[in-house]
Amino acid sequence: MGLSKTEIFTDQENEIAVLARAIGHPARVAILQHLFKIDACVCGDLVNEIGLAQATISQHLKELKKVGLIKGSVEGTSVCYCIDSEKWAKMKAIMFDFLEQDISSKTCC
Amino acid sequence: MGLSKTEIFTDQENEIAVLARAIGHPARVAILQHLFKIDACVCGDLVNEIGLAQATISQHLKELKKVGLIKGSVEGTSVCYCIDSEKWAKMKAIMFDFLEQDISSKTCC
DNA sequence: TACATTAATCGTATTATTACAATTAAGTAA
DNA sequence: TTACTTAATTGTAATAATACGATTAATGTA
Repeated sequence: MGLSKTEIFTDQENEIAVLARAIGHPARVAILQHLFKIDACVCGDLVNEIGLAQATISQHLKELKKVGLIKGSVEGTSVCYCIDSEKWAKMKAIMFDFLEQDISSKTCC
Repeated sequence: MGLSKTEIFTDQENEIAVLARAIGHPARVAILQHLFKIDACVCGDLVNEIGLAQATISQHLKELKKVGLIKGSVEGTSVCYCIDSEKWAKMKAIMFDFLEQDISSKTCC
């Protein structure tokens, strides 16, 4: 009915999906890339960097904050954002674990 | 307007987002996990394995096929699915490249 | 041929997502 | 205080995604 049935899946399956979903939009990937490129906090220039409206960027930042991938701290009139390295490491481990799987037998398709 | 503005992002950003989106649903993660567990083709028992309607599973399989992560081959009355190991390796490389980034300076937030 | 099996597709309802203009809230500067 | 700056929030519109019943298409079997 348009609503994901999260209850029928394992915690691991849901966790992978939630994290993947978070980076499942080019704007959010671009935000994260920019935060890595700058290698420090970014104070508000994301709207200029990425060609989307301020409200839209704010919405994407909210999504990234929701899963904990970024942190924001008020710095005067502006807000500074940066990657939450601990959460990022956690996601990396989860995704690596999932992605490093491979098929040993080539007896199919 | 509800439509992602893919044209304002780089190919890399879009590619990461598309792949992440594909595994951004627990049902699709579960399907892939099952294909890895079986380590061979799966002929139709996905509907029994995962508690979703046949039409819904078929829809998710279509999504996975669209990005090339799985292949399907007709086998009598049923259809056999398996991971496309080449595409999987390609995704792995792309995602690893993105995820292995880290912040060197801790001078923020 | 007629019947059964399997999976894709169609139709539809519901919820989620994306985007932006306008407004609000909070801090800064005059 | 008033004006300015910045970012979150609100409201709204449009598109996408999720789920399932019903149907269709294709194949195998009696």
